[in-house]
Amino acid sequence: MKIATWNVNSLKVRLPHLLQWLEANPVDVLCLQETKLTDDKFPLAEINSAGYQVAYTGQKTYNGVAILSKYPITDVVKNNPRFEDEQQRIIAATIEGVRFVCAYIPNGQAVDSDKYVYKLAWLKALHEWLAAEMRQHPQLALLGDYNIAPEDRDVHDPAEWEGKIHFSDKEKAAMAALVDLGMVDAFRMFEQPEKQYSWWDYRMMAFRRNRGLRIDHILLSTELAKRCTACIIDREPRKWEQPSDHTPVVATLD
DNA sequence: ATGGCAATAGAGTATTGA
Repeated sequence: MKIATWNVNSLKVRLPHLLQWLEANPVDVLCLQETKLTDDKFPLAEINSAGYQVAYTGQKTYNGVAILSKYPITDVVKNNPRFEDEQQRIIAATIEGVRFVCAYIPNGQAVDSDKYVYKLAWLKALHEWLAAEMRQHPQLALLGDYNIAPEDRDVHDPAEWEGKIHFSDKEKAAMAALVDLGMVDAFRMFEQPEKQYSWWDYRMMAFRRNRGLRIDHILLSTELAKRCTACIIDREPRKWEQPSDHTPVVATLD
């Protein structure tokens, strides 16, 4: 079983990219973030035609998440039941006995801003909810855009980013707390090439210069991690015309 | 230190992202 996550930065604009990528990478489950579409505008027919069932929750302009699957999707939950939130950032579902949580973790904008406070509160509530979810579902995967680079090696220039948004101590601690629930960063289970990132700024030729961050992650419960045999970042779609600024992360499960 | 790029809403320019 192959599972993946991709922040598409507008599913309206990126639908052709998504369909092209799925044709070359027919993963079993794909979590999307930043669909930026209300549910009535979701391209259901196109995704069904590509061979996928899908659960989604969106809103106008911002946020929006979806889970595509080749297998039946059950027990869909939209948003964190423990966190009152207008913003559509979480969708969870059970597929083939695995609990999938697709998350678009808040950006945070700048350290100590209101949005940063919201991000940390949001992460705390996620932690509390996931603790309960993991007790119910030993095989759980948390896939998404975390907007956090956990380690120095996940940042093109750690000195430049030190203490900045996506790389502040409190954000790293919040992600470490998720790991402490009993999860593993699938990407770091395996030997990887150096300087692997999942996001590059559109400006300053950041992609060409590989000035990126690894902020999109797949965390697997220890039980599920036992089944994981590979995890890669696929940079290819970042090279296409009019790309998302993020690129997919893919994990293989036995 | 600042802005640069992209998407959206909506009709010039502001907001947000990371």
